[in-house]
Order: sequence, then structure tokens, then C-alpha cells
Amino acid sequence: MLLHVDLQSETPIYTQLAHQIIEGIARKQLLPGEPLPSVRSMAADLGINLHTVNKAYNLLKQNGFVQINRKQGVVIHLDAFPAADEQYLLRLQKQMRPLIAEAICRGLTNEQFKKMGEQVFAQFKDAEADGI
Amino acid sequence: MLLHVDLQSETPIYTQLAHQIIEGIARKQLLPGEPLPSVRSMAADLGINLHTVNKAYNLLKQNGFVQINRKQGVVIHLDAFPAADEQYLLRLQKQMRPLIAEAICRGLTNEQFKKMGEQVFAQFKDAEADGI
Amino acid sequence: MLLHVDLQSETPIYTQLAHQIIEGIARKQLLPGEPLPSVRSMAADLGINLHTVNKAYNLLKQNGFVQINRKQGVVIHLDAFPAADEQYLLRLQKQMRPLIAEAICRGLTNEQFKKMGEQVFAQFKDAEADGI
Amino acid sequence: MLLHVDLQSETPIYTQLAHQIIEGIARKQLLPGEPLPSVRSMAADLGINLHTVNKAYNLLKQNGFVQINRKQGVVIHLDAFPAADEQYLLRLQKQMRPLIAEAICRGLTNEQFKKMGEQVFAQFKDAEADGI
DNA sequence: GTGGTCTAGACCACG
DNA sequence: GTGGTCTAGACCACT
Repeated sequence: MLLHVDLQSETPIYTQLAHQIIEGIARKQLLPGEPLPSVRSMAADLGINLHTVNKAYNLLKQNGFVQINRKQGVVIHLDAFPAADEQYLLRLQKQMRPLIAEAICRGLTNEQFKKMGEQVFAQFKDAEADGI
Repeated sequence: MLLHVDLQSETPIYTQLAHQIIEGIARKQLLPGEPLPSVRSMAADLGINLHTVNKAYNLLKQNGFVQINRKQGVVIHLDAFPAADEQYLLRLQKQMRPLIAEAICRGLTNEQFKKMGEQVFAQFKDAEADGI
Repeated sequence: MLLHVDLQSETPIYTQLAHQIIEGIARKQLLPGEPLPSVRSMAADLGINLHTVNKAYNLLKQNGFVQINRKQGVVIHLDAFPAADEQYLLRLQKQMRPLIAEAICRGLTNEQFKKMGEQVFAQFKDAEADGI
Repeated sequence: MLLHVDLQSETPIYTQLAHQIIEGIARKQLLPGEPLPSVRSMAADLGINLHTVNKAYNLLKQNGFVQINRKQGVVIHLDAFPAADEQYLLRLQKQMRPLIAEAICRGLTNEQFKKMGEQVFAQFKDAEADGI
């Protein structure tokens, strides 16, 4: 799986990395147990700082997406990913509110918004089906 | 309209303010032409610095949600809000991707996600209907 | 001659007024000796403050475009307008520099820029010919 | 490249800075990818506050002249500068109108005005050729 | 070390 | 009284 970073972006690089790895998991490009590149090699590949990669990995570990083994290094979490518990749903709702508020201001209907969501969903499912 | 800020939050205060004002517009609590409190009074009300409020107002001005008049202060934009153009839709899609990726990882289905979106949408529409 | 003010504009209202009056002179809509509306009536017409109109008139007087008589009120200057002396040319050059710098950055050629200037010039001359 | 600020000028310091940097780009003293001094060092050099420099940089970023990287600091925009689109040409025309109006009032002909523009253009091109 | 954010306090232009 | 500008000084996130 290829990762890329946008140095101009406002989102911190380590967040970008974490996002992309989560996306990789979502589209089943990264399967449970699969190892991620070492901090060192990924940092070299992307031309970024070791600490940055490390921070991304720790963030993913904290959120239960990866496990960090002494031997194997970082691997995608083997057991179930964190469930969609109440706390998560609340957080998700909180994250969606500003997006939806702006969408409403710009005249988007609920239908249009749902369709947009479906498109994004489809992007992940398509990739999964294709086994890319 | 009551605003509140979470000083502990990771999202900058000025972003929180901008979000809440956009939400107020979305739920029609803030109508076109309606004046917003002066930077000083809002800063005093919220116990924050006037520059922080100023930054939020300028952000909203930049994005076309408010107008800043020479003497009248800041008012909700009179003309149409920025349209849902191609550029915006792309941005929205980009913003939704990490949310949806995580949702998929946590086992949420498209249906569940759509329902969540509908709920948030309903929150705005309800408020609008109630005229709160 | 109809004046209008843009309250949203960054340029102060009094500057907008002065500019429009100078433009009126340039396109010969306002002829030497012609009286301008009283401060009071113009302020009422435009829905702005007396002081603002006053400031615009004083600015014009300072720059030699109008005369302020006790009896007649404000009239377009009877004698020759201020000449294009060295000082003015230097100021003009200073004002043009940032405009031209940005134009160059955006890829405009000297020819395109000159053409743009000619167009604006023509706007004034056309109006003059039409005697609008 | 040497910058200087006129603390007495009516134009805000941050605008002066932005103008000078755009001029530097126009005369090819500042090339794409070239880094600008950090806000702190430039502020120290000019004897002004770092926030003022920051504002200038952000203004330039907004207008697409520079990019702000996470660690690298501020650099001249790598890709093409903003194009001379319709919107820009309208703005330019608006900016030129008061200048030309006054020029006409002062008796400048179209030819003289064009010549003035050419001189300013030449200043930039000369510098470019000299590689100053 | 970089820019981003926030605070505090000041003066000014505008209306 | 409004926002705009500038200063000064602080802490923080990111790299």
C-alpha cells in the first residue's frame, strides 16, 4: 500500500498517516496480522521524521487499530477492531455536526448528503471487491 | 443564541465559534442580516480575548457566511451563502473519508451511517421548525 | 450624477465618494463651477453620516478638485485642476507598482496590461463623448 | 532580498511586506520554492512584531503566492501562481479606475499613462534581466 | 526551530 | 462604539 503525505496540508502529518492506514484497513488492503513497515523505513520512504511515523503508530495503537510487538514490529490488530460503542457514536455525531451544518447552509439536502456518503462508502467497498 | 467554548478542546476556540455560528445559521436561529455581537462583547461574554473572536469572524467572512460593515459590525451574510460548487463537494468528500473509513473499521454499515447522518440533519431541521 | 456606496468595501466610504466625484469630473459629468449637493442632502440620500460626506469634500478640497464657498457651498474647482507635476507622477508610479507586480506574477504581459488601461481610459472618454 | 518598512505610511505594515514580496517574485529575485525568512527573524530584522510578519505571510498564502510548510517554514509557491482569471481582471480594472480618473483630471493623456506603465514594467524586467 | 494559538493592552480610522 | 492594526509575551504542536 502506498502512502503519501501533503506537507502543505493543515492536518498534521502523523494524522494523515493514521488516516491513510485506517483507510487501508477499511478497504481491506491491510488485513489483520499484516505487518506495517518499520518506523525507520517508512520515514525514509516518505522523507519525514522518525518521530512523526512513531506518533502515527502510537495513535493507531491507542485507538486499537494496530498492535506493537517487540519482535514483529507493528501489525494490524488481530482481534476485533474497537466496536461502535456509545462513546464512539457520540464522537462521530460530534464530528459530523459541523460538516452537516455547513452543508445545510450551502443548500445541500439530506438526500444529496446521503448520496455523497454513499459514494465515499462505495469507494471503500469497490476497492475491497477488487482486492486492490 | 448562546455560544459556549471548550477551552480544553483540541479544536481552536475560533474554530469552535465559527462552527457554532454556522450551526446557528443552519438551524435558522441566525437569519440573513442579523447582527452578531461585537467582538468585545462576545469576548467578554465568553471570557476570552477579543482577538480570538475577531479571528472567528474573519474566518466566517472569508467563507462568505458573514459580512463585516464599517460601523454596523458583523452581520449574517445577506445574499445567498456560498453555493455547493464542485470545489466544496470535493472538500466535503475529503472531510468525510476518514470518518467513514473509521466507521467501516468499527463495523458500521452504510445504512447505520446514513441513519446517523439523518439524525444530525433532523437536529437542525427540528430546531428550524421549532423556531428555537 | 448618481453616487453609491458599498458598505462592505474595505475602502472607507469617504474615499469611495471622493473617487466617484473625481471620476465624474474625469468623464466630464461634473464641470468646473458645478455645485455639489450639500453635505446634509448627500448624507441623507446615501443614508450615511454627515461627517463622512464632509470628510470626502475636505479631501477633494485638499487635493484641489473642489472649492468650498461660504455661499455656494461646494463647487467643482473653477481654475485648472492640479497639474501632473513631478510629485504626482512619483505618487502615481508608487501606486502602480504593486498592481503591476501582481499582474506580472499572474502572467500578464505589458501589452495586456496596456490594453486593460486603454479600456478603462475608454470608459471615461466614451462617457464624455456621450455627454452622459 | 532586502525589505524595508515605512512605519509612517498609511498602508499597513503587513501590506507593505506582502507587496514587496510580490514585487520580489515579479522581478524574479524570489524564485519558486525559495524559502522566506522565518517570522521571527524577519520581525527581528525589520524591528517589528512577529505577528505582523505572520499576517503578511498568511495574506500571501491566501492569495497563492507562498506555501506554508509544517517545518520548512514559508516558501514561494512551487506551482503556477494564480492565473489572470476573469475575477482578477475585474479587480485590477477596479483598482485602476481611480488612478486613471485622477490622471485624466490632471491632464494626462492615454499615451502618457501607458508610458508610465511601461516604465514600471521595465523596472521589473530590467531587474529580472540583471538578475539583481 | 517552525508556525499556530491565545492573551493583554494599546492606539487609530471610521462613522 | 465598531473593527483594524500593532506590540509584547506566552505556551503549544509539529518536526
